[in-house]
Amino acid sequence: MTTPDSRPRRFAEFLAQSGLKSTRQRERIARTFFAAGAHLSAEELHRQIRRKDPGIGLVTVYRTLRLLRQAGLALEQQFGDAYARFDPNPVDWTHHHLICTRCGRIREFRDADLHALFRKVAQTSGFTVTEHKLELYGVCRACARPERPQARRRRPA
Amino acid sequence: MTTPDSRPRRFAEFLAQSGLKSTRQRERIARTFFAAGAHLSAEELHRQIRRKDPGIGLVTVYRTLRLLRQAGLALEQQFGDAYARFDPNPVDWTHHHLICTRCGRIREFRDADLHALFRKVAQTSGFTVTEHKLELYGVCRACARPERPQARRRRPA
DNA sequence: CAGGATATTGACATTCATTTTCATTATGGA
DNA sequence: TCCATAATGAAAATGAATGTCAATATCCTG
Repeated sequence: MTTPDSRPRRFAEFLAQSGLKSTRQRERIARTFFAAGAHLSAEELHRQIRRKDPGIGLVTVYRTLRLLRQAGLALEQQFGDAYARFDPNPVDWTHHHLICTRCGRIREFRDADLHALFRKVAQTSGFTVTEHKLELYGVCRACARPERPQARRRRPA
Repeated sequence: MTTPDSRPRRFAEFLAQSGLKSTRQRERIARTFFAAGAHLSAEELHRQIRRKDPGIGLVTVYRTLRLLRQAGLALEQQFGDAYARFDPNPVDWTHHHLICTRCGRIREFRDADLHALFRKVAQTSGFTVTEHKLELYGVCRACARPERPQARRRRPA
């Protein structure tokens, strides 16, 4: 018994409320995005969309991703990479990252107590906080022993 | 009665332990960086350094900023901007950001309770956490009433 | 349901922060 | 002092992201 995905409807409502139009491209981009995994780049998303609809341009993917962000349906992540990654699934928005400033390695973690505090800050501020991003910087065990630091990769494998 | 700044010494030790050399350029870049304010871009830092030592190139500033990051003496921040900002002062590493996903506005906040939790995570993980970065995404009061969303600026004024 | 004001699209060109390259120079240990 | 090796800087390259603009699609209005 699966709950229906409300994201397509929420996106349509966002467009309508904002005076924007619903187009074939926006719908296909959104649908493909919602079905994708985490940490997706605009290029990767575009490649997937091309398989179904070769006519859609990368530029429109960028534009639609911005709309999805404004609708609260996409989270943009900036890791050490040169490009931005996008996460469609709110479940993935709740884990955080430990980043080694020596080797650049990234590890994920999750902490329930943090969420209560986030809610507190959300209330205190005038913001309606939808999601959050936490990164802890430090030195990982491997890099703790003094030795030559590794250069940071420009892009992932 | 001011405490002496340990950062120049810590940077020198980092270079020595890593088998790297201490140069006139690295020393001047580090010194200028430590004396600078928060949210400094590489270009801005380079401009300041040029006034004292016109021969130093922007490329070396980039390279030295990476070393400072690896030494735990610089925090790189990626806001919505096209470029990275660097913070030399650990005091500035402790405030966080509320980011509106509609208009892109950024507001700062500070919360003491969060720091205790960060320390807990630091202990649990194998990491020696030096600093942290927290961003809460949501909709600010101004954008809460439904209307045409604003485009995100590419660069600040 | 047709017409038309207006939003959207996509190909191309452009921007611009950051990184590579590589020949020259400087560092620091033997 | 010598010299292997690291560091520098200028120029060129890279590459993600955005602006431009003519052609097209949407959807509100009558």
